[in-house]
Amino acid sequence: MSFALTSYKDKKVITIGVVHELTGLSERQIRYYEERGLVFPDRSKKGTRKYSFHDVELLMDIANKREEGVQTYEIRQDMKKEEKKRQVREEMLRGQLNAHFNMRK
Amino acid sequence: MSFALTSYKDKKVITIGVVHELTGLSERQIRYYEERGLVFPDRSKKGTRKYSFHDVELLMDIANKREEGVQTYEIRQDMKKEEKKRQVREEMLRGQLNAHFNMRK
DNA sequence: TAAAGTTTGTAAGATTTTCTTACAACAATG
DNA sequence: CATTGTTGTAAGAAAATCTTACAAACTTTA
Repeated sequence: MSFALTSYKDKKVITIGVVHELTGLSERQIRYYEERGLVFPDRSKKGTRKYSFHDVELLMDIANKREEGVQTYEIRQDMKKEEKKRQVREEMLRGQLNAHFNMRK
Repeated sequence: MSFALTSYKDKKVITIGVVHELTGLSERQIRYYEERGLVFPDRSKKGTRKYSFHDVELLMDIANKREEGVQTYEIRQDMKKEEKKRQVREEMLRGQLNAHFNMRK
């Protein structure tokens, strides 16, 4: 069971040059943050990177953290923790839903 | 007075190749519809076209009309009429707002 | 029906954008 | 100090886009 809430925000359609314009980050930085496991663009068949608006927002958050002096390694750790929390919430929701639908059937 | 409701949907960030993938239209067709005054992509400094998700939706509508045999010229006329109606509605709303705020001041 | 207009494909050649790899410089950390 | 982290820059290749032009097939108009 899954609710595909995929909106425009998550479609990977933006090239790195545009991401650069939107975020102010250099292309070098954007690629480096990928290397460090902070962003995961899609790739075209021939290999050009495609980002979503969600990725752009994430990169702006990263830029802020970097300005505060936070290193990519730490940013990565925090992101992992957040992802973990998100997963837990999701599982709880799934449990609620199952309970609900089992009850009424 | 203006309410900038510009969301991701209106940001012109998508290249023509991606628009092609999203719509199924050939790049030739996409450029031709621009030539006929149906879409208005932005341009990068050096001239490459940038479309919004709104443009993509519009192009899909155009594709449907074309399949029904409607010619670009007629599509253009219809679009102008729609735009006219939109303008009227906007002006009415502006009037309502002015009346409202004048009343209470 | 002839002429004019519409729509799309394809090709060529130029230009723009992106890619990877590598090296260098400097900063931050232990 | 030695190591790791961060970013710039450069080179050369590859991918993506641009404009212009011609042609074919189809539709509308006079």
